[in-house]
Amino acid sequence: MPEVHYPEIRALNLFAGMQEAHFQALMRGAYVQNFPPQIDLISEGEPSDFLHVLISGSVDLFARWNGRETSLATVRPISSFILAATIRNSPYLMSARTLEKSRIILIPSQDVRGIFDVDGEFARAVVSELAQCYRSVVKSQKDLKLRTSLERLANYVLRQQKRAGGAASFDLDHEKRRLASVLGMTPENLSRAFKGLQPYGVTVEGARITIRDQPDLERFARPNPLIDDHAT
Amino acid sequence: MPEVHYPEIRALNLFAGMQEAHFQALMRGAYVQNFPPQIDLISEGEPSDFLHVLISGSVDLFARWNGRETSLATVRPISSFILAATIRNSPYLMSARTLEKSRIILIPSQDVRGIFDVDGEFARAVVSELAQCYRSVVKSQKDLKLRTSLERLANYVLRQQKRAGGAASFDLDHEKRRLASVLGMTPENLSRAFKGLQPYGVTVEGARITIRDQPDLERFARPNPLIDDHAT
DNA sequence: CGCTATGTTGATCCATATCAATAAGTGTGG
DNA sequence: CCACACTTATTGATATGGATCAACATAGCG
Repeated sequence: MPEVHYPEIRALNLFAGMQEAHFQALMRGAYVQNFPPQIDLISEGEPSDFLHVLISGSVDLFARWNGRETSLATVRPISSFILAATIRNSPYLMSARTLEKSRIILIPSQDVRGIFDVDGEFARAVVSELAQCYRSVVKSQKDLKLRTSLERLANYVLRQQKRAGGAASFDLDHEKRRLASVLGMTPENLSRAFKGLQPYGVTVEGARITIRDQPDLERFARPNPLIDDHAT
Repeated sequence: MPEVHYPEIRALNLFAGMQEAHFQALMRGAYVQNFPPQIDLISEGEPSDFLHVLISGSVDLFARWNGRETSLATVRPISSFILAATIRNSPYLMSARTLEKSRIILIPSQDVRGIFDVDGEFARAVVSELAQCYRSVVKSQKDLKLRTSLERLANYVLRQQKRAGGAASFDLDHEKRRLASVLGMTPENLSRAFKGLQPYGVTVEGARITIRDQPDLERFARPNPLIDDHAT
C-alpha cells in the first residue's frame, strides 16, 4: 500500500496506540482500492477476509432476507467497518456497497487477528471501537422499537441538523430512498412523514431541510441522548 | 466475595484467560447479591458503576422513552451484562430488572477498566464478548426490520425449540407479555399471531408449544443463520 | 434533450395498535 | 384451604399507521 496513506490511517483511534512494528506489518499486507458508486463490496454470509477502512466516499451497510432488503447504517470516512466479523472470524452479517466513488483500505483479517493477539494496545482500541458500534446499534434498536416513524424522522432531522453544523437550514446527506430504509419505512411513507412535520415548522425542498421553529420541533421529537447522541 | 463462587466465574470465557493475580484483584472488590423478582437493578442513563455477572435467575434488559417501554433482551446464567458501558465508562443505555429470584455478582467498573488496561488476555476476552453482543443486536435488528411479526414469532418458536432440546413439544421461557415486547408487538397481537401459526401446525396451550409439522413451519419461517443462530 | 431513476401524490388495503370485556391464573391473607 | 384481589391472557370491535399499487412529476445523466 502506498505510504502516503499511512499517517491518516495511523491517526485513527483504532491504530493510533499500537506498536509501530505491528502497524507496519498490517500495512504491508494491506492494499488500497478505488471503487465506483454502487459496487457490491461484501455480501452477508461470506467469510470475513478483510477488515475494511473507508478513506473517502461512503458505504451502505444493508441486509437481505426473503427478497426484502433494508439499510442498517451508512459508513463515512474515516472509519473501519465489519470489525466484529473480522475479530470473531465469522461470516459477515451485513452486506456492503459503495454509495459514491470510494477509496477503501483492505487489511487481511488474518493479519488483524494476528496483531490483535500480540498487541494489547491494539486489542484495547478494538474493544473501544466495538463497544461504540454495539452501543450505536442498541440506540438504533431503541429508536425503532420505541418511536413511530414520524418521531424517528423528527429526531433524524434534529441529528442531521447538528451534524451539519446546527444552522436552521441544511442538506440531507442520504438519498431519500435510502433514508426511508434506514428509518424503517417506505419511500412513500417518508414523503408523507415530511409533510407530517410541517405543523412543527419543518419544510423540505429537495434535499434541503429548514427548521422554522426549533423549540416546537424539539417538543415533538423529544430527542434523548441515550438514543440520539452518537458520541456517548 | 465468598470464594465458593470463584471457580464458576473463572470458568466464564470473559475471565478464563486472565492472570490469576488480576482475577484475584477483581474478585476482592466484587460482591454477590441476591435479589427477589421484579427488582430494578439499573436504570438507563445512570453511570456504569458495576459490571454485572448473573449467576442464577434471569434478568430483563429494557428501555423507556416518552412513556413507552420495550424489552431488548433477556440475560440468562452465566453471563455478564452491560459490559460495553463499563468499558467505555459511559451511562447505561438499557435498564435492567430481575425476572426471577437472582444471584448477581457486582464488580466495580473502575476495577474492570483497570485490569482491562494491564491484562491483554482479559482485553481480548472482552473483545470477543463485545463482538458477540454486537453481532447479536445486529441480528435482532435484521429480524425486526426484515420480518413481519408473524414471521418473527415463527422463527422465535423454532429458536426456542432448539434451545429447549429439539423436541416437538416444549415450553416458552418468557412470560407472553414480555415475549410480545421482545418481538416488538403487543400482547394482544402475540395472542393472534399464535393463532396465525396454527395453519403451519403450531399449537399452544399455556406456555406449552407443540410443532406438529416441522417442515411446514420451517417453510414458512425460513430461518436464517445470519439472523437466528445465536452462536455464530 | 430524452431516458431512467427518484420522488411525490392519491386511492386503497392490510397489519398492527388500541380499547373494552371477559376469562384464567397466581398469590395473599384471613 | 378458600376467597378475594390482582395480574396476565384471550377475544372481539374498531381505529390507525404504514404498506402497496398506480399514476404522475421531477431531476440527474448520458
